[in-house]
Amino acid sequence: MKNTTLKEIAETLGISITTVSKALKSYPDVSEKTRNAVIALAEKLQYTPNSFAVNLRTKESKTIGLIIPEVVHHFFSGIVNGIIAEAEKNGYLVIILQSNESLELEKKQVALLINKRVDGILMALSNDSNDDDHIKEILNRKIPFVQFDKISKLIPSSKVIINDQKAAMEAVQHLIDQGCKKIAHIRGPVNPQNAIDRFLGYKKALEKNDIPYDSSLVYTCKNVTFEEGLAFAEQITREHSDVDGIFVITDLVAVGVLTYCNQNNIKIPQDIAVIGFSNWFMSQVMTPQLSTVDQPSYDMGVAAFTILLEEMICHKDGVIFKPKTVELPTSIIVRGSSLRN
Amino acid sequence: MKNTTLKEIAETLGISITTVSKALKSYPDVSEKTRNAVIALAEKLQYTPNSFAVNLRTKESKTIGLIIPEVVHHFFSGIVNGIIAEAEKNGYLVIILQSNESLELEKKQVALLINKRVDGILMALSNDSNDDDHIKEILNRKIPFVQFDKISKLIPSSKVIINDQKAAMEAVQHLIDQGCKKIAHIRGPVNPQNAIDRFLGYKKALEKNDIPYDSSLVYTCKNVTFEEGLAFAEQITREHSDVDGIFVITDLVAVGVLTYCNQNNIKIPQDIAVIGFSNWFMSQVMTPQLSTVDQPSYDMGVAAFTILLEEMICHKDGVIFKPKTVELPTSIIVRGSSLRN
DNA sequence: TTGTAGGCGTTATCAG
DNA sequence: CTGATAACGCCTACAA
Repeated sequence: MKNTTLKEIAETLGISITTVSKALKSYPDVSEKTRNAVIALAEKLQYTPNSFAVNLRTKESKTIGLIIPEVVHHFFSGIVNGIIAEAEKNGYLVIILQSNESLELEKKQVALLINKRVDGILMALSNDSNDDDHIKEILNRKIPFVQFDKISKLIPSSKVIINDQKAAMEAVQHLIDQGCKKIAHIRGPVNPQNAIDRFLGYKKALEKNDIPYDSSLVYTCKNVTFEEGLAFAEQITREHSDVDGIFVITDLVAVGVLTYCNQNNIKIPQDIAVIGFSNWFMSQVMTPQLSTVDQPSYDMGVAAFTILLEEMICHKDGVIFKPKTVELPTSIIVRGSSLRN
Repeated sequence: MKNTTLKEIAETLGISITTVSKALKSYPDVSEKTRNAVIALAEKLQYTPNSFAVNLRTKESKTIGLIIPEVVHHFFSGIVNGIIAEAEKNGYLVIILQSNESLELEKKQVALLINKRVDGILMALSNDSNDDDHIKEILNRKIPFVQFDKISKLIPSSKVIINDQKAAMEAVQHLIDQGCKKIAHIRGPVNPQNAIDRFLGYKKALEKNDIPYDSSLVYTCKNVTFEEGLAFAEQITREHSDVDGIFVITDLVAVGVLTYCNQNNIKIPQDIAVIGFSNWFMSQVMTPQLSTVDQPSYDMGVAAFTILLEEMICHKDGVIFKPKTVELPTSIIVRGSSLRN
């Protein structure tokens, strides 16, 4: 079954393409009669406008691009969910690409989306990102662009973030309030802003409580995996037998820590109190349940798209858009892994 | 910065658009000299073909649509991963839509993709799906189409599946081998084929071992959630205090069962042995670790796209494509929740 | 109220 | 080797 076109409708009805087009878009200047005839036939032939032609004509595709490090992450998939939902509500579709935490791939994905001429781009940087040329290219081309979660402060675009430093401070403060005296930190990789900020929050919390900072208590993830959690837990307990608290960059790694401790008779939270970050679903079904910092993934997706939409509208109307930064609230979720009563 | 067009290149070089086009696509019939000039200028102006125009002209967008029930599922996000990766490798981008397990939404998403004129559609049915009109529409329009995971047998399209019945049989057989005499089944909703097949596998395994089938031991999920796992575990132990094994439709629900048992001093696997399905990441970090059936999500994504690609190529060449069904292997993963030594 | 004409940017055909 | 021309399907001034 061939796709119907305006031309076909026009021909079978013996009228002009223009009139058909107008009738279908309910322009006021079409007679009731012709309009009805057109609509009836269009329905019968299951007419749908050829989006390729519409795209070309209107110079927009009602499609946005989304680049994230990994879909298979509870946190990111929550964001994706929010973005898709909000986009769809506003008539946009979403093309998703993954950077797999690789800068090289990230650059390629950006190029793909630029070639595709998406109406806007949403992006969470990969851990590897320390080079901004590809992002600058997006801005150069004046493609509406919003960063979320893992952002670069140097890029002058809109951003949707949380206050990582504050959240980390609260998490560490909580450990201190539970009586922890010697707190280790398993941090994220060197580049990403949020790993840096969480580390700074950790340091500040110590400082505020007059606990001396000891750099040997800071362990740096390379790939932020469950396995690293296992390995660092082993290393920490070996190197610092008196560590009584660990603040971990993210739940997946923290779950590795819990697992190691469970398997090695280290009592959580009595011997070591643990708190993670992100509130993955998994955290609540662990034994003990993992304390964590909740960050609103779905809302972050919604917020990111909402800002992007504003920018896309300005872009279309030729209005200058002033980048904005939205900071979403986080909250400490205290569970068994850190609650000493 | 405006986007460069062929016309602009042609004008500044004082040659025709046609020649420019040919030069850039390395047609043989362009002189070395002009070709070089064109390529140089194109590079300098950062020319990228306007994909909208290319789409219109070639009638394909190198974009496919993907409809799944939920991204925030370890299994589905694995599939998504495989699809995106394989698609990209072949020059295709992927638009993702979610049905949220709702038939109504699913229909809407199909309509969106049809309007968008994607080159092909990949789809896992929602649990709610019992009506095929929207799928028939895809086939009517001759849009290349592949079903995966949750499929409808009635739809004559390619399919990528596992042998749910066989896998379920093996899972239940494993429980029996561990000495379980009275095995309950928490099954999925009524419609989806895989829920039906897993149920049938459960029944067959009982039959094969001369264990009488008791319909009161079968509990049916509505939404397949963690909470249902909790609730059914309570109900099962209340209604059948002698149940000593449970085969659960999927890991998320099984984790609910484990959690309930852990909280209520029911010993796993001694009192009740539990086996899930799908091998979510979470399963290996539970206490005890959850036995499960591994199904290859990434591979399923790759296989689905691969078949779709074949069909898209046939479609383009006007060749008839004969739908094929690929069945991927599964394997039982025995862990602490079912291993009685 | 209806229709004509031009153009969006690319590609393909065919003639020079 | 190069270029003129038409077409993909739709939209929108502008005329009639």
